[in-house]
Amino acid sequence: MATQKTTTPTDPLTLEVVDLIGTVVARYHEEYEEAAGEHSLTGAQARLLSLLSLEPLPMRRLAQKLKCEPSNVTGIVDRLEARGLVERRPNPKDRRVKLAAVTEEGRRLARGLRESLDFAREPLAGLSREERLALRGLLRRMLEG
Amino acid sequence: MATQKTTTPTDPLTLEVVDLIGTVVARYHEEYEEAAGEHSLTGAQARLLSLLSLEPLPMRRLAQKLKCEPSNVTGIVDRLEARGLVERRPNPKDRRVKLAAVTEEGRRLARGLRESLDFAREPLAGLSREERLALRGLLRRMLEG
DNA sequence: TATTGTTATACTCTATAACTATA
DNA sequence: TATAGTTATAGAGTATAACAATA
Repeated sequence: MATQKTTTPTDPLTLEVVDLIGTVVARYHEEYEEAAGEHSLTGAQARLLSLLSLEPLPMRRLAQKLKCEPSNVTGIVDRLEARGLVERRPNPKDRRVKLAAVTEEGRRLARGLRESLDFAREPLAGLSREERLALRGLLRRMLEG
Repeated sequence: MATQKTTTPTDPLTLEVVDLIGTVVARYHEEYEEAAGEHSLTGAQARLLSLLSLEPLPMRRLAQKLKCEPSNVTGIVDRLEARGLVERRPNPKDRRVKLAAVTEEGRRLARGLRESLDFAREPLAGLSREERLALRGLLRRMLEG
């Protein structure tokens, strides 16, 4: 039978698109680390700080969001706390829990970091509104899969 | 004057696209690490092995491609060599240089790894040929930027 | 008993600086 | 003297296992 197997496509066009996505991913990461470094943060610290700038979170919850073990979060928060960017607050409802929260200085740094992340917006500047709409639609369909 | 400033766009559509790209990047990385882990490789080891599966390279060249210091490459190659996946060959033309090259087993593992990376192709399976062409065009324009 | 966060341990990746062997 | 690769060192992220405090 000439039925299409259920494997993923391997035609040249698809492979080229895969390669382009790989390039986008590589560039995004490079520039993310670079932006973090400009604020003397590691990538992990920048990600954690960005998360906390939205809302305080229990240590456990942070580990889930960062997809790492809770024991790692202890160290990352330790280092950010030593710099006065983050603090640990007790949770009166459940005294086992510690809420990690950004300080004012941490909030400022997180804002600066977000502004450094122009790299993700900048490449889009060359696209028209119609093109951005098209890109949004394609990315959405990719992610729904 | 009502001239457009040279800043990057911050309209809701653009920010939404930026967010979608961030999601693609996050998912790509997660699944890359996962695929590497299935072959008992770290992300760095998988990247280095994939590079070498194309052609042997001097240690220095590897460092450039991986965007890290040459001293790090020593360790990564050490660990891959200990597993018999990579070997160091002398370069008769310049005896200072060592060429890192995949072994047969390394080549097999690299192939398996590439096949595990279906995640990058799979989301594209739902797109038509026209959509993939459109996506290719948009990504190209983003990267030329 | 189960859960939250921490500590202890070990491994990998990372950059920096000093070293060696070639060139 | 300059370059390629290594070693030594130190800091950071990672997972695992054992632990204290609390539920």
